[in-house]
Amino acid sequence: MDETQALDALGALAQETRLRIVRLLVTAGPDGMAAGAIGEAMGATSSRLSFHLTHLEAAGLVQSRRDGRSIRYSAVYDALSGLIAFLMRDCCQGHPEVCTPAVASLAACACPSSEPAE
Amino acid sequence: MDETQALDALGALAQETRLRIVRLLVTAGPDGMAAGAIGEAMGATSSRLSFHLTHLEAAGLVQSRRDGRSIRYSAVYDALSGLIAFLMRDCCQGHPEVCTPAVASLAACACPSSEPAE
DNA sequence: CTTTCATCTCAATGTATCTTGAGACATTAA
DNA sequence: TTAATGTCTCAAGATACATTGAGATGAAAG
Repeated sequence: MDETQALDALGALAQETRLRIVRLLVTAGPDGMAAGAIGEAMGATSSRLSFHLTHLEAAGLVQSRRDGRSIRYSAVYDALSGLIAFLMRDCCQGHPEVCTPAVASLAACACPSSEPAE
Repeated sequence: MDETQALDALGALAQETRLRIVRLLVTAGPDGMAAGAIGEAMGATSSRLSFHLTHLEAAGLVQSRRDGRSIRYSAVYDALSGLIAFLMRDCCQGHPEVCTPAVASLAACACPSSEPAE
């Protein structure tokens, strides 16, 4: 993830509806959700939803595939972890006090406390 | 860090000049830098720089204090780590595959490989 | 083949954001 | 006090973004 990609991802996430869509899709898992179901969850009109999904897909944060008459959207986990890694790499340069608290907060989530790879 | 704060922080970082300012200030350390020095590094006019610094300060990502005739800006580490934690907490809900790679990337940075707190 | 359903595309509108330039304000030095 | 320095504020203009509504497209059912 370079600066340009990070800017695209940050810009895509810096909007209430889109941030919520991403959160929804992450919890929805790899199968994702049909556009209609996302729209229902968001309370958004079809064109508004399409606008934001297109934006998220252009930023690489979600992907889509047709499934019958529906189109299913799912989160691109690599893009999210890439963004987080970018922010950490960026921020950590000689300043562990930035990311140490973030790492500590990881313990509170469902992640395995991954043995520190070398 | 709640959703509103995260949106403010993401919006502030989703702009080339501001993202670079934050990177610069993080590496500059707690003493920060005078506005003039930041502007010189960015190649930005004073009013343009002021606009972005004000935006970053409103988002809580940087703070300022007067130092003689200069005003020194420094990164707010808590805000950055809070945002990273928000994104991780968000993404990890039942989906460790999102943040595990990000954690792995931590090993490559200057951070201590923090014993997993409980 | 026609209808229905799910979603997308387009144009229009309003709002927000970024940049510029001129000038104001605060601080220090002469 | 006057001048110089560093930074901010304000108004104006250009660009980008978000939302709406109407209609087009693609897939499936009758």
